[in-house]
Amino acid sequence: MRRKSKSPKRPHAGTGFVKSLDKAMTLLERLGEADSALTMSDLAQRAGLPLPTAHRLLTTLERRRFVQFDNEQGLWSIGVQAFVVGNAFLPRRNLIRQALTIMRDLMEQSGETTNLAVESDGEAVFLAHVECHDMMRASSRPGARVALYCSGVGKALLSAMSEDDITRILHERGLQRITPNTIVSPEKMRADLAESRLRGYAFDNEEHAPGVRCVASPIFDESGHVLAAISLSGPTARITDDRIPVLGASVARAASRITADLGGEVDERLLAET
Amino acid sequence: MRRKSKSPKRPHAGTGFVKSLDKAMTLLERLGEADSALTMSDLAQRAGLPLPTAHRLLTTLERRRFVQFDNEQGLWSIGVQAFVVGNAFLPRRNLIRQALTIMRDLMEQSGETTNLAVESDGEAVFLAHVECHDMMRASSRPGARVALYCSGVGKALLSAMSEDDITRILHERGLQRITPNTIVSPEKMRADLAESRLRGYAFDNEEHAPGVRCVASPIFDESGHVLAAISLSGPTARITDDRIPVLGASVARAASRITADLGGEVDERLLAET
DNA sequence: TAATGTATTTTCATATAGTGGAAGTCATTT
DNA sequence: AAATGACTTCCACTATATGAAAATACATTA
Repeated sequence: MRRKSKSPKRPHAGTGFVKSLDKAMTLLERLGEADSALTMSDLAQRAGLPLPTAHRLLTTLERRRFVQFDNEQGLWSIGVQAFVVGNAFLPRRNLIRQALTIMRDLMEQSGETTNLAVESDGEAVFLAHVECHDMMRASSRPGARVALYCSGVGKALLSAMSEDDITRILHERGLQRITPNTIVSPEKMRADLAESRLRGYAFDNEEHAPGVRCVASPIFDESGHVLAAISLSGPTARITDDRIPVLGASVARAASRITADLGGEVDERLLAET
Repeated sequence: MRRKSKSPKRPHAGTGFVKSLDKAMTLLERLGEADSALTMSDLAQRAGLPLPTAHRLLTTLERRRFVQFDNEQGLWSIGVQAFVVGNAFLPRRNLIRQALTIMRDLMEQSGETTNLAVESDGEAVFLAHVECHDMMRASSRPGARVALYCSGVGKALLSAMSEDDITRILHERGLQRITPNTIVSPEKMRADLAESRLRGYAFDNEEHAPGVRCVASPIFDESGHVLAAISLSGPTARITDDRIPVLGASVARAASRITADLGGEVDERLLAET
């Protein structure tokens, strides 16, 4: 029942791989990325597919309700079935459930929005959030992706990874300046991550979006691997310098609680403090 | 030679419809329905596909992260990308956002779990929930499906549909007994729905699960079409007879608030009461 | 260590099933 | 009334998906 990494022989890299399915997945992804419904031609263009091909794939997906077609406007969007299937994202289901309970408390106690994210292919993917009551809030919708190096959750995830993984991801993805504060030097990033590890929380000081600050901590599974990260984020006007250590401690404690709930090992002293 | 379970009729030969994609969607659905990760053979069996076919489709989906493979255990499950795409289920996003705000208040005020669901293909699909603090709670995870005729949200949705649609759905789906209280007669169902309309909320009296009661009301869009329904559900021990009218009024008022937020028409008197 | 069993992966000959250019339909817009 | 744009269908071509069967990989048992 154990799969071996790979056989020494590599006949042809293209073995067993269904082109039409791959095209359909591209359509779904482009449709998901769009921030409004699209016409078929627009979507076909974005996916780089000929119109008749897109048409066939889309109608097939529509029969299964993975996409939906608005007859009035002639626009296509993601369908219920995609939602249904996506929510069966099992491995994280338990995590989300456990995390949300504690995230709600964390939000109430701190008054700031909390986010939950996991790492996937060198990016952070938001799974859930609990929004604060305030009008002014920084909210990342579930499913959104963000680079690891310039976000609170991302840096928290990175800080909990092995040096090899960090090196690989930083190298593969590179560090692009997004705001004046974005850390673009690998050395500085390493120093920042080391600091985060010591403190117990990562700090995103407007490195991703101007005016938005964020503190975040990693969550571990029972074997000590990083599983996810939670963050508290809000406008710099509210997340003032003097609150950072307080919020950082809160988010670190909340993350430890979730780790503990999931059966992971945690420094008991952290949990003790209220 | 061919012992395929094909239908004898030859509908449309080359008409736009991609078989391999359809098979892949079946795999995704079966995988999503399973309540744990599956081996490839198990999954292939459930989807009614030959092993090599399943293998090719799954590896294609895995490259795109729509499914994921656990190397340790040799088990397949839904991947991040399915979650990402599913969460772009656009038209409902605004609904969910608006609804959750009010559902949180409703939960706090009533102390019971609230659920949000839409209708799709004659079934109710849960979109979101706000769970109560109590240990004992009846929770339906987002993405889960349930029959319309025997659930609170389902009956609320039905009660807001046209007679034609009700007739069609009841006829197509049939009424199966699930608990001793399930309504299995179309006449009784119609009477129950009429009553629900008058009251402003539907009442599921352990018709779906023994020991679980539920009150629910429909949400309408700006053109008066039913869009969704919200419910309050909990154990019969707590949802006592005398609380029903109170909880029913609360859920009806909350549903009206959401309808109003979405630009729908609402009886002003309902909103006035606090 | 070898033999057995179970699950996965690859191969390969085959025709099925997907392809996309071009032409046809249907609304709008000018 | 003609032109534009968006979608749908047609169809000849062959690339591509198919699944039986054989090869492989691991786990278990002898």
